[in-house]
Amino acid sequence: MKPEKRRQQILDCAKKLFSTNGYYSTQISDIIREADIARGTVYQYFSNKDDIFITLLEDYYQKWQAMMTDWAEKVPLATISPREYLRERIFINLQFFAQDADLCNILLRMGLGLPGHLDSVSRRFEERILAVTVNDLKLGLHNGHISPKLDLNLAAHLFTGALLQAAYAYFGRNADIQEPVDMERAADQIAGIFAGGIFV
Amino acid sequence: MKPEKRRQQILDCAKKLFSTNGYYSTQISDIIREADIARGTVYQYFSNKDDIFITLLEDYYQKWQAMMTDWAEKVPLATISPREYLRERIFINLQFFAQDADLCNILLRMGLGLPGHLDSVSRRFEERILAVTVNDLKLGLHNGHISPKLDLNLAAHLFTGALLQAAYAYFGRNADIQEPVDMERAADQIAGIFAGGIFV
Amino acid sequence: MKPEKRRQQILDCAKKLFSTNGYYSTQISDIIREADIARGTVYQYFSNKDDIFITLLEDYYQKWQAMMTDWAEKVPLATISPREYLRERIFINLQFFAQDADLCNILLRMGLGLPGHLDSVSRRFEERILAVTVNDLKLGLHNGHISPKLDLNLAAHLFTGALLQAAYAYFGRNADIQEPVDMERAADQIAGIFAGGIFV
Amino acid sequence: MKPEKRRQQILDCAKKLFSTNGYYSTQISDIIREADIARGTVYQYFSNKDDIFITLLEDYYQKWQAMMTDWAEKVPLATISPREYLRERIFINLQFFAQDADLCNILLRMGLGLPGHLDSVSRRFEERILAVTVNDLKLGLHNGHISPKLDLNLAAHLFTGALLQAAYAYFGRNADIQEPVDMERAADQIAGIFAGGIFV
DNA sequence: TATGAATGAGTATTCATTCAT
DNA sequence: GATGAATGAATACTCATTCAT
Repeated sequence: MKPEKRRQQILDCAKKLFSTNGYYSTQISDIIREADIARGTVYQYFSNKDDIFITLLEDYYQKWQAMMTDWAEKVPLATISPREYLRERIFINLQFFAQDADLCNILLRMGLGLPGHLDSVSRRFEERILAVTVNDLKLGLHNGHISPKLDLNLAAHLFTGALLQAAYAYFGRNADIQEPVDMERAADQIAGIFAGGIFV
Repeated sequence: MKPEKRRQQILDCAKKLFSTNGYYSTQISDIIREADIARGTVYQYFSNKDDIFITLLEDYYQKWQAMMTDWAEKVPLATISPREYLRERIFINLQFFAQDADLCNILLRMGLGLPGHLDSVSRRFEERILAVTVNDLKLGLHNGHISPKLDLNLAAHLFTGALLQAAYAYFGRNADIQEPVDMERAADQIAGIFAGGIFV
Repeated sequence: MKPEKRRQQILDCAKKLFSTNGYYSTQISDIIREADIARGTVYQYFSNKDDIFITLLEDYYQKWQAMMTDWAEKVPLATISPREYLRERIFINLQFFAQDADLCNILLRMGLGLPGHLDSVSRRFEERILAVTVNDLKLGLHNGHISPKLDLNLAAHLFTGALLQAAYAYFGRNADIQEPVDMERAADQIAGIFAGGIFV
Repeated sequence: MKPEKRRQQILDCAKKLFSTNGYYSTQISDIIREADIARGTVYQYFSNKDDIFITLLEDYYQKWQAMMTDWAEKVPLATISPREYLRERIFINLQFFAQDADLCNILLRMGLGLPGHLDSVSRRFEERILAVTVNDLKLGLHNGHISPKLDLNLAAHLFTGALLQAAYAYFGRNADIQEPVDMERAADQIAGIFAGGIFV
């Protein structure tokens, strides 16, 4: 089998198991059973268990960043209203998290509370999402769409917390909201709730 | 030493360590060193490590519930406006989480992603907060303060996610927002952001 | 059982096994089987396998040093002839190594050729024996008992190599010389061989 | 590449690595990296890791034996004095060990203390050197050059131990004696030290 | 012959829990 | 109640060796 394929196979199995059972309750034994490979094979592709976990999160982070960059280039900033911009931003993020329930799960629940070096990887993701949001709010303030009285940092936390919670509720394993998601409508709703409180 | 005091001492030390290092990176050895007691003593008061963790979260949950019940009895529902009600609700919750950075940390970060029986304890807390919020929203809908078009469940998730994220950012260990918190102002801001999008 | 006794018990079993099978072929499993204790017990007294090995060698080294210091204080330097001094020195060393075949074995054979941090421990022992010998020779040169033409460093290596080889041949496991050793006679012989070549 | 050359290449790399890091700390991975060949290729030429190690020592032993036989044929036993004979014997051995620091190292340090089947290979070498020496001494005794009071076996051990220690000190890796070796002078010194004690 | 991905038996180490004192 | 020495199941990781290509 091609190395790259084998590597991906391990990542896929690990992803599923980490998402279902958490980091510590997922044993290397579980991964090799799931992937139907030998013990040593895992260590041909990853230096240790941490490495698998970190790789999963890093890859997911890269994808998210690529998605955001891509969107930022396409969005017609000149013609779009702040409210439409907000709505689009919510939408693409929901869309992104909807793609992979397991990674959504790992990122939004699992990563947090892990010891040091693992925790920091998922924390970085969260920090980045926050930073992007703060940036957007600053731009809105500069353009006069946002009241100077708004605490931008707090608002970013609220928005991020709300968005990730929604993503997890919709798309995570054991999702709280089980009905098939109408993401267009969800984005409308979320934008509707925040627009009134954020824009002048 | 009085039994009850010894028990509390163990809980206090465990709380600090769980909050700092997470569940798996906190060993019984760490707890007994911190509490300066013998290994076996822990098992006089708790049946196992899980029991300590669960006790911490359950106690915290009980306190939160008591606080909420207490407040519900005192709040002058007849005279208060929906917006003021929202603002007060935010305020008392911020106040609650502000009391204990360690438990705030454990609840909002650590508990999530732990295997089965531990995860479910912190999940229950979260679910309860959600349920209370959904209830309030239903009441608001019934009283005509909220548009029938609002997705109550989604709104509750957004609100809860935002509130907990803010609580963690303000009060958790390694809090993102370091300045001394003016909770009155924070409650105003949060209420301000959500009021516009939620109330008709 | 008293901790110190248990610790010694582990050292004794490990000594025997290391001496018989070498460092790498001695498993922790072998040690606990031999000592009839549980797996974890080893790690209550030693941080790892290396630690046991190093402790054995360090203790042996300490004993040797104490023996040498002790002897140096007692030997009547003023009245003894160089040749008698040499003979005594050989004798006490033979006597020392005769006490413990296993440690003799570990030091003189096993330690050599182990990776880095383990090797250095036994190397230190060897270096010390050499240094003591060089010192003695220098003293002899200063007092006019030794020809200035003698290469002191080389002579020390020859003497040390010969002495340790003899010790190992007499006392090591699988000793080459099996008859019960008459150490007095052996010391006479060794002194006899070296005296002629070393003293003027 | 010619098969024989490939085989030699593996032996050369293994020799260097064994000498530097010891038997257990030298991995097959290290050897193939050093030799820049594929994993499986090693097993085309050697049946396993032991085989490489044993081959190195056996080859070295063969060379030594050839050298000794060669010398025995050339040495003018009829005209040479016992002391000159001793001196020559020391010289050719020093010369032999000087040729290859790595093999000198492996033989004199590494081999010892390895488990069973590996240990015995290097032990055989040592035993052979001893046997040759005992033989020589017996001949000397028979010819009246050596006192009947000398313990031949012990003397052989002393001489061999001294000689090998000197060889290692001069030629082994991390040699204790760093100056460029004047082997003629060294042989004179060693012969000088032993002659007085051995010959009548 | 040469390759290198795959193998899996082997091993040190951890750590929650027990129980005799 | 309190102690802490002893326990042993559990687990990550290693590395010589194989074999299909």
